[in-house]
Amino acid sequence: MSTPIKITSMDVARMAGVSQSAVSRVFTPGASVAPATAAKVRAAAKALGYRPNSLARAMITGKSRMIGLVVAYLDNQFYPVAIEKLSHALQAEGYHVLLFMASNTQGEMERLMEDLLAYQVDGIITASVAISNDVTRRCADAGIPLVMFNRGQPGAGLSSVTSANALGGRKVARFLVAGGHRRIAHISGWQGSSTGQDRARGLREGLAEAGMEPDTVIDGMYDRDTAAAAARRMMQAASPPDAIFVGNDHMAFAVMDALRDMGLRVPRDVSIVGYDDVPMAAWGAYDLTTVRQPLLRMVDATVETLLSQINDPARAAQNVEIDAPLILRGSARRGEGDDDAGL
Amino acid sequence: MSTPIKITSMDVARMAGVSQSAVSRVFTPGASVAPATAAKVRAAAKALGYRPNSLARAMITGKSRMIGLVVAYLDNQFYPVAIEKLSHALQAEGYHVLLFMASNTQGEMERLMEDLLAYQVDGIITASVAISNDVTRRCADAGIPLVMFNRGQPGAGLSSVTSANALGGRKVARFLVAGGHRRIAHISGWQGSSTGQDRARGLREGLAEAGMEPDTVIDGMYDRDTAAAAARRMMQAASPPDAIFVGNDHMAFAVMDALRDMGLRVPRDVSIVGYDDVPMAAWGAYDLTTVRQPLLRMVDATVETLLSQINDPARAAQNVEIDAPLILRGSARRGEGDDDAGL
DNA sequence: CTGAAAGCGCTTACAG
DNA sequence: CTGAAAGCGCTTACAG
Repeated sequence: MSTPIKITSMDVARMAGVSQSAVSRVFTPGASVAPATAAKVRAAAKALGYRPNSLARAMITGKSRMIGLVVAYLDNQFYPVAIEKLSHALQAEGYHVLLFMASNTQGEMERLMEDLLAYQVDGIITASVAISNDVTRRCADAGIPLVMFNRGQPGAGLSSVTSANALGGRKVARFLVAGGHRRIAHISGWQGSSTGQDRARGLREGLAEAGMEPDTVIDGMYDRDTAAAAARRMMQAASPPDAIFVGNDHMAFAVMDALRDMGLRVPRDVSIVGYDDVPMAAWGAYDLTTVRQPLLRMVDATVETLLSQINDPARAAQNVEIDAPLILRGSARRGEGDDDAGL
Repeated sequence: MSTPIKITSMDVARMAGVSQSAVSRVFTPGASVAPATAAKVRAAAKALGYRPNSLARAMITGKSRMIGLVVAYLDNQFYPVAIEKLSHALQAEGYHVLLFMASNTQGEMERLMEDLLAYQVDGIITASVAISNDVTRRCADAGIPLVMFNRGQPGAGLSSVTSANALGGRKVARFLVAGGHRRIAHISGWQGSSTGQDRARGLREGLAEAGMEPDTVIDGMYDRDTAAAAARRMMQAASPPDAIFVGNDHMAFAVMDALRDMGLRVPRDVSIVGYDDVPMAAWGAYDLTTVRQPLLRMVDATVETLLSQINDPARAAQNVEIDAPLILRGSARRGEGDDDAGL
């Protein structure tokens, strides 16, 4: 094979018969160059296969145009799809994604954050990751904006983008009550997360409007096995629920699998409602009634919030909440007027 | 908020009362520093919150310790899980992942590759992405190793890691024949991909051993809708198949949804076999008999191949194939001796 | 519009 | 073991 040779702006300058600064200007949008010079430079660059070294550019400008994206588990289909959309949106803005998978080990997040900062990312997006105050202070000290996606951290002064989780929970409560359900149980999202808490609180509030309260509540920990076990326990009780609101679709699928396994039928024996509306929720095997998190709008809000903080460091943290409509499918019995989505 | 100040090795040197080079040596594994000096430097670094700038280091060493990871669609659960494992493996080796989502638009891949090279990645992994010869030449010229994950490109002189796809197809053929199936159809993976071709070829070869040939073959394009339509067409034919081998799990789920929708039962009316063994294949709703791609071994082989080429540029391209066992579940009728997996 | 020069924050021979 | 100096490949005032 041929020896790999690094082509630099000096090489291009020599070939084009101009100074190295002239070459740099041709590749800097907005810099002033004579058309003739630009033409010579571009020709030489093309012949040599030259492209400016982004790392060198980053050093000198202080902008790496890289965004750190920290995610935990990708089994829940919501996150891969979110990553896909976030990447596309960032690429469209000329940014690049430095991806970090966080196991939730103690101290792991701290180490990741050090790496992130060492690579001089311009901003950070975390998805479904808990963050210690230590870490946030480190980011603040370094002047690097951070946006939490699908998670809030009340009082931490951090930006976040979520759906209107409490309202979503209330919508589910009203829908189930209208459908004639009397014993409404909840397999919640992890109660250590704002998302899980808010949805559970919303359900309670919605039931309270009808003078009801939840039948049983078990923390599903966003985990398939935990959720399935909870469902089994609920359905084996003396008076089992006639509806279960599950804290996200990922767990709802596990619940439906477990019910099927027990010989129970959905929604005849029990209604199931999820949260997220991942693509799989629409698949025939589940046909899940669920609250849709408007992914594209959440992604856009996340990117917009982050970029505005990058461009204006004085910008205060924002907490964006996006309305989440209820999507009616076959997994939950409906009341008489419920033909439409978006309660 | 406090003004974000960039701490450099100069700041640490000043505080520790040593030269800037001494600071650098403390953070360079293997460099010679007196223990006392190291202690002073580390103390100052800690007090100041200093970490070496990875970009500056990359400039001077010529190694960015970043790997470009190019992926297309994340709807197929195989890829998110692969990304997760690949990231973890690379992080464990001290590398970082620069993630690129490729839409399969014309010219898109070329643009991504330019970006990738501009960021001075040390190597590239592509997953389920087609690559033009143009692009590969560009990488070769730049001396940047590339490994294709779950895809081969015969004759291109590129490294690749796949499962033994043709053998996998043969295993499916033998299993279905042994199960007494007489009309075996195939909804193939995209025939523009080596993976799709090899699995289809394996099925043909395996059937030929029994003097049979495939009933019908339709290209499912790795697409849910296309696969579902193919299944409907097959089952509405005058003499429908008694088994369908589907080119990957992602399509197999769509096929099973479509069959359920037609009122057909699996495996009573027709046996279904997939390929990949994504986590969802084991879920109750599908319980899919499938060929398992050993993800961890594929990931390890990918990382090992890439790193060995990074460390020794003279290293020739490798094409690694990893044996893929058949996993027996409930979606396909078995023959009498088929109690065990791994035909 | 253009070139010479300084400098981003490091690593790494080179002397001592 | 340690410091002064060169240099990685760029961008960007500064003169002209």
